Formats: sequence, C-alpha cells, structure tokens
Amino acid sequence: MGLTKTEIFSDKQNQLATALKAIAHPARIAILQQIIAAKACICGDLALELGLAQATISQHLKELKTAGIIKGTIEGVSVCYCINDEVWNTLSKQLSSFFASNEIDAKSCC
Amino acid sequence: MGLTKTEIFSDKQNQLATALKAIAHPARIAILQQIIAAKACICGDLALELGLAQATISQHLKELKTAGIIKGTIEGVSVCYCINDEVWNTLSKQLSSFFASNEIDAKSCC
DNA sequence: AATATTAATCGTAATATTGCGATATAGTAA
DNA sequence: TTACTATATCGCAATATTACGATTAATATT
Repeated sequence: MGLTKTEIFSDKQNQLATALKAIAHPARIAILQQIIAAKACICGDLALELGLAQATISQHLKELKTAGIIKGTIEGVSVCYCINDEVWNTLSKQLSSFFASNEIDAKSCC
Repeated sequence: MGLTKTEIFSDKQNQLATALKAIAHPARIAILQQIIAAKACICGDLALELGLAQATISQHLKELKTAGIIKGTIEGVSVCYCINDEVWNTLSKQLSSFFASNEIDAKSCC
C-alpha cells in the first residue's frame, strides 16, 4: 500500500496538509527565513549560505514553488525567489483558525 | 543518500519542522479536528469515523503523541486522547511569529 | 477462569522523500 | 561563435512514510 487515501478527506484537509508538508523541512524553513530576511533569494547564494548542494536547494525551491509559497522572477542569468504574499497570508489565516479552534474551556471529554 | 542533514540547522528550525511534519497529513489533521470537536477521542471511534484501519489510526495517534501534540489517558479498556494545550499553544505562537516575520513593506530584493 | 473488547505492536509491501553528482538548459559576455 | 555562469533536471542510493492484516497485551465482563 503506502499511498495516502486523500479521497476520504476534505479538500481543505488535503490542502492544509500539502501546504504544511511543503514547509515541514528544516532546509525549507531555513530557505524561507533567508528569503524573508532577504539575505539571499538566489539559488546559488542559498546553497552557499545553508551548506547544501545546489541541486538540493533547487529541489527544495521547486517544492516551495509548486506549493505556491514562493515565486521566482528571472533576473538575468539567475532567478530571484520571494514569498508569494497572497498564499502566505491565506495559509497564515488558515493555520490561525485551525489552532484557535481548540478552545481551552470547551472540553467535553478527557 | 536520503538522510536529512539536521546538524546544519538550528534547534528551532528542526523542532518547528518536526512539529509541522506531525500535523502535515490529512488523516492527522482530521484526527486533531475530531479530538477538538470531541466527537471522538478514542482510537476505535476515530477509525470508524475516518474510515481508516484501527492499526493505521493507532500509528497516526502515536506520531501525534510522540510530537507532544496530544496526550492519552487510560479510560478502562480504551484510551482517551486530547490536545496537549501547552504544546499546542507554544506551536501556535511559534507559527504566528514565523508567518508574521514576512513584512509586506520591508522588501529589499525582487 | 473464560471470554470479549480495545489499543499497541509487528511485519510487510507500496510509495515518497532526501541528497547529490552529473548533465542539460538558458542567458550573458568576450 | 565560444566561453562562462546560474539554475533545472536526471538518475541513483539511502532512508522514511503510509496503510493494513495479524498478533499481542491489557482491561472488562460473564
């Protein structure tokens, strides 16, 4: 087996899981932090900064891009990556409401 | 290779990644939602409710428990799972500040 | 004690992820 | 055109995840 049964879950659940999965890796968290701090937004710089191979960083960037979290604009020979603010803010709100749904007072079991 | 190089990242980055990874699965999101809504907090009930095998739910519960996000209290023959509010709130705050770190105005590149 | 009930663990097969060297692609500069 | 630079993709090996049937362990019930 080994295949997630996405069909039994709601679109919202699947989408949130996919977005979280894209962020749930230390290298990708580090990449996002670097991009946000604007210390580096170019693949090669990130590779040097983080100490991973260029191919590895490129792959992580692709995953973040596929998830819509970042977008890349061609800048001559290199590509400048930055946060996709729309997706970022939407995800931020989704997570906020997900975490807020656990109200401390309203406990009915345990 | 196939082994995440955790040693080159900070503890915070690794911890956040681990916590997010625990949540980043539709079944585990669904389990957390059920527990929060208190419709089901018992393994067997969750298995029936979500349509996954008991062994599968038990495995997902274990992962959430290992991550510290939920805790289980023995209730006769069964175990009642509930949110670990401390961990939940800490993670909520960490994520809030992570997402807030992307200030829309302060763009220095791209 | 014998039986039922519930959850955890084991073992396994299928699939996915991670990381990197090597190579391909595409733009820039000489 | 030729050489250079930067990123993307391919191919591979190692490891991790996912799901489930079967089994085990532990508590109730009769």
